[in-house]
Amino acid sequence: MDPPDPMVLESHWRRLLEGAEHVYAAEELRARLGAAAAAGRPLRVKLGMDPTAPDLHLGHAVVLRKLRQFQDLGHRAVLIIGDFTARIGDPTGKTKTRPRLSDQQVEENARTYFAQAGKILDTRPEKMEIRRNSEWLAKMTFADALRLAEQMTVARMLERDTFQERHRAGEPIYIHEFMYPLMQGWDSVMVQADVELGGTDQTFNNLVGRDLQLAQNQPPQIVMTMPLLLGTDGQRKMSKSLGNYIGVADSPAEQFGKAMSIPDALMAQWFRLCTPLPEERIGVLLDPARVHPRQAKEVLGRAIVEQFHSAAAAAAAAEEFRRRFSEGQLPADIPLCPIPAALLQNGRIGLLTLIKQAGLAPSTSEARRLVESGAVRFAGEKISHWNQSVSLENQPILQIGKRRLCRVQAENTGAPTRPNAGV
RNA sequence: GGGCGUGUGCCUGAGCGGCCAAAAGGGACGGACUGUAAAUCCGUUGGCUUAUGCCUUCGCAGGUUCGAAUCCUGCCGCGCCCA
Repeated sequence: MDPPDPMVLESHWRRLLEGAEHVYAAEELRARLGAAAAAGRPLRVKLGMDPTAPDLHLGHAVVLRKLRQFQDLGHRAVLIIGDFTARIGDPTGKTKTRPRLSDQQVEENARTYFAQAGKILDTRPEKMEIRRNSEWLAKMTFADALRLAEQMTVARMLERDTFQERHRAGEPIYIHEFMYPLMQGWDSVMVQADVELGGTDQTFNNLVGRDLQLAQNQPPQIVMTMPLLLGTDGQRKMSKSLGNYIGVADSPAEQFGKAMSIPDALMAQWFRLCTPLPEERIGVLLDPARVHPRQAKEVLGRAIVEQFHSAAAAAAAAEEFRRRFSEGQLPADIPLCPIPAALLQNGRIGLLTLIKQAGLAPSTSEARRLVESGAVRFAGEKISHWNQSVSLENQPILQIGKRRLCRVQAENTGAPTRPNAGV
């Protein structure tokens, strides 16, 4: 094994720091890189995964991309499946007590997670290690847990912003929630993490890992936090429950469309955190004098789609988007909604029933409101009265607003309607 | 364990015993304008196919009233204070 080249190490170190919000501590990382290289071993870079929320979005991808960078520089990803911690739920944010997951659910969620994370990470076994924290946490006795709890004071716990906020707001905080950071920190001890990655919301948890490692005479992990990506609304952090996310598993059209809808002001952050584009290029793209914002956003959208699908898919999505929304044409591919023939009378069906049946509105009342507000088109005609019935001949197109639409067709079989065989 | 508060629609938050399907703001959704951007403006925001109509909703269960989200009782949740 070659002796570590200081120049190479220096450049690795700088690259790893790029994009990070904070590194505790950057100098330690430099030293650890050197020590690992000298010892001829990779760094162990830990990332926790919550098996209750397997669907990944661009926000998760930010951290995963950083992890991938470590891998590409020769280090080893250590993924922790938080199957045991999931029983508590991360106190970050408003978390209700979570129902305990069955082993099977954990298994399933983990599989989904890896299928999606695999689009970003290097999944070769020598580059990635997967552990579940029930391995060690489930075996601990009450006495063990107490010893762990001795490492932490209430005052210190209450320093944590989320606890502080909740306390101030008069919201309940349960004792067991205090255990969460300790458990997560203990994971670091057990896998002997050199580095732990996470969003900035994980800062406290990850720093606890350092303390616990020190107490166990381990070198404390370097904690690297990545900025929290803002969601498509440009206001709040991206999250599934807020509905302001772009899913890693979303279709190219969805990813591209959602990207095009973000506020201009958000582009800078997204370019930096979600695309591999170099800073000089980003600077040009963000200058309205040189590039029209719409054009820049298209580049952004394509760059995103490319990562999770392909360049061809990205180009196609952009083209389709242009056709559809810039030129106002109907999409190339319109899904077909079968309507049970039993609902028809003399070949006709009530308009509101049809809308609801096609799944374009959750209730008849909602359908009526949509008609009243002029959002509905049927067979190319704008509909202004809801009190009417229509014919389904020739698979007419039913459209609500710009995005919701389908071709409706009477379904003759007496059997219950069967939508497309799902995943 | 005791005392005092509090519990409203997706969220925040008003709410006199009848005029409350429930103010206001936010969010969301639709429309106009655009670049599916921002800003702005308009409309909608419990359910029911045809309704000066009916049904369900204000923590839960009862009760008082011609009539309750509004009063009473019990229960549950949460917070604060005392122990």
